[in-house]
Amino acid sequence: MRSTLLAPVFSVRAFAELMLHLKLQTSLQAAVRAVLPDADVANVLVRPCPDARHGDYQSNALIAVAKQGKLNPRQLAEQVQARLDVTEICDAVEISGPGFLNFRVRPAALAGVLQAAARGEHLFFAKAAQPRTVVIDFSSPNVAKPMHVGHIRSTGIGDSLQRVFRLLGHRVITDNHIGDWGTQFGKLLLGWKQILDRDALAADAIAELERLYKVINAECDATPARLEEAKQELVKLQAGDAENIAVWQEMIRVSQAQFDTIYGRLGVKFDHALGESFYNPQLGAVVNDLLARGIARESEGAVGVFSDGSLPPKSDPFLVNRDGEWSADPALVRKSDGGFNYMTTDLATVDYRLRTWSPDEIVYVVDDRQAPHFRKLFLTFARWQPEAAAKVKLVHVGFGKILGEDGKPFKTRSGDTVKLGDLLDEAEARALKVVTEKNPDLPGAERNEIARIVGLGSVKYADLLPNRQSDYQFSWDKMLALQGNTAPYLLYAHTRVRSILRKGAELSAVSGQQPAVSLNAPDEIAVAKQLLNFGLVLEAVAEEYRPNFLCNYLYDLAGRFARFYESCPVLKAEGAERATRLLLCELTGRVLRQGLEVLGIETTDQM
RNA sequence: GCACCCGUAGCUCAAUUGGCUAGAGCGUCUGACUACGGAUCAGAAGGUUCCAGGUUCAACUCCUGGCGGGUGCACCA
Repeated sequence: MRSTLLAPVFSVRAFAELMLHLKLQTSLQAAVRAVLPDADVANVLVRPCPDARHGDYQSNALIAVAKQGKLNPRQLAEQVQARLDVTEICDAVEISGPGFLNFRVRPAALAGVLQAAARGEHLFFAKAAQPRTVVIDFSSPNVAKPMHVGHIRSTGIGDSLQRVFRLLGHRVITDNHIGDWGTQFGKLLLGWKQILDRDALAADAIAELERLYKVINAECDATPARLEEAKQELVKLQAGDAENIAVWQEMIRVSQAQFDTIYGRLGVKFDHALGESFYNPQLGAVVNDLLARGIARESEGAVGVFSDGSLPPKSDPFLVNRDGEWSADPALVRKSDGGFNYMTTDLATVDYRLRTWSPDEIVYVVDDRQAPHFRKLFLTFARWQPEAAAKVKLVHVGFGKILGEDGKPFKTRSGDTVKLGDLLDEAEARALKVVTEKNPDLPGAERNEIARIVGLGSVKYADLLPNRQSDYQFSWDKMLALQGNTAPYLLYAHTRVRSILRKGAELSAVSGQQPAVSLNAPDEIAVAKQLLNFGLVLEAVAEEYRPNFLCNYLYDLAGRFARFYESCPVLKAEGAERATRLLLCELTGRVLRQGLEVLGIETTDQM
């Protein structure tokens, strides 16, 4: 039942009708060419007005064009305006300020787009004309460790981005680069063999593995002999010892089961989960190739990639300044003991992904602290495989920390990291309390389901809302509030839409056919205009890797809908007015649902 | 020490190629309730966008220099 609503089929004609700003842009570019045949119109763009008082769409490009041709921008604007024919969409085009063109869309033009949407031809966005293949690498939990609050951001942002790219028609490959290899397994193996509690493992495998690690790690810190034992276990694992391999695989298996539980709750899926160990067989060859090509060299027994001097020292990630002297800060690809580093794994991973999927783009959703690592990785890869690197865009989508309400890194009261499972439990419990307060008459099962959607949605939304590069404060009260830019507010707006539509029984007669659409009230028009910008926002999210653009858009839409709801009775209206208002409800509901869905948030008809 | 990120209303946060009068929520103050579910809506007050220069017709946005906070700086990932 959802697919019919969420997967509209597009026709080419609907696409052209849908993007009013593109039609305006085409007309504007033609008018500029008529005035200035030699002008470069590639940057003559029409965008939504940041301030509705000036109009619906604007172009500020004429100012730049005038400057280039040493013309008076105001005069140029007037000449262009005289050649501009957009009567189909706008009543008049205004010139303001130094040479802005402001477009005000006629309600009839809006109505046409709404009608096409009513016929199911689009939902205010269009599939990409040139689909790209995009690999998205996110979440990346570690084996034998619990997923914690730190994984929310990568998982939520990454999942939202992959949903947006898919919705826009791109070919997306998601890959969970699980931490399933590394020195910690020496200690874990030692613990498994000597102090494993089978009952505890059965009850809570991750907790038991975590205990093993902590105990052995403390022992290793205290006694060098113990550390040596752990190292021997690691060496045996790396050498392919059958017993150690079997134990290691068992640790991965039980960890994966825990990951799957969390991902199941979050509704997150991956196309692949090729962990670090997957690349083990290739690491030696990567290093040898880097050595053979003179990109890496030996230093102090290790092998590293050093600066090639192509960048100024200040912006060269392979250099570090110590006491006024620039010295080497190489990317190590082999340790002095012969082991490999995660740089090596990451290089092999890029190589594998390019060979396997030929992506146009690889996106890493990883916290900002690793920015220097990714700069080194991307630069090293470009030196290693210049031809391949030229064809792919490698992007590090970084994000800031989650802070507690005291402004310090988010921890439990006892100072431990917050486990993701516990966090989700608490979100649902808190949401249930609110739902029970507001709606005590609902059956318990329904309240639980609503609480699940609201609780998980609140956590996800609170995480996606802030500009991802900055840190944000985690606040239960704020994310669960019914007022303000929150998931509950948006979900509530959706339930109000659904409530009206349940009562507007003849809606089925409205959608599917050609409803009479007549936009008159300012609050009707305000909703309609916002609906039209859905596609632009989705494209901006994909362009900047920033789901918060979509959050802000949806909040704006919900606000406009609330005003419309307040001032424009739907069910008491008649004729074309009623049909128009029902349609606005229907389309607002669909956009809210689709928008929340690509944020990874489910919707509900009741709260 | 060096590099990167951040600094916007009392608090938490926005601001779509640099665009016209910098926006929300909370908190404070004032209105609208037997409601198409008020879990709402309308309005008021609240700003030298850390500071100082610079570029530009136009700067929260770009550049330079400070100040304040965070993070990272060879064999962890």
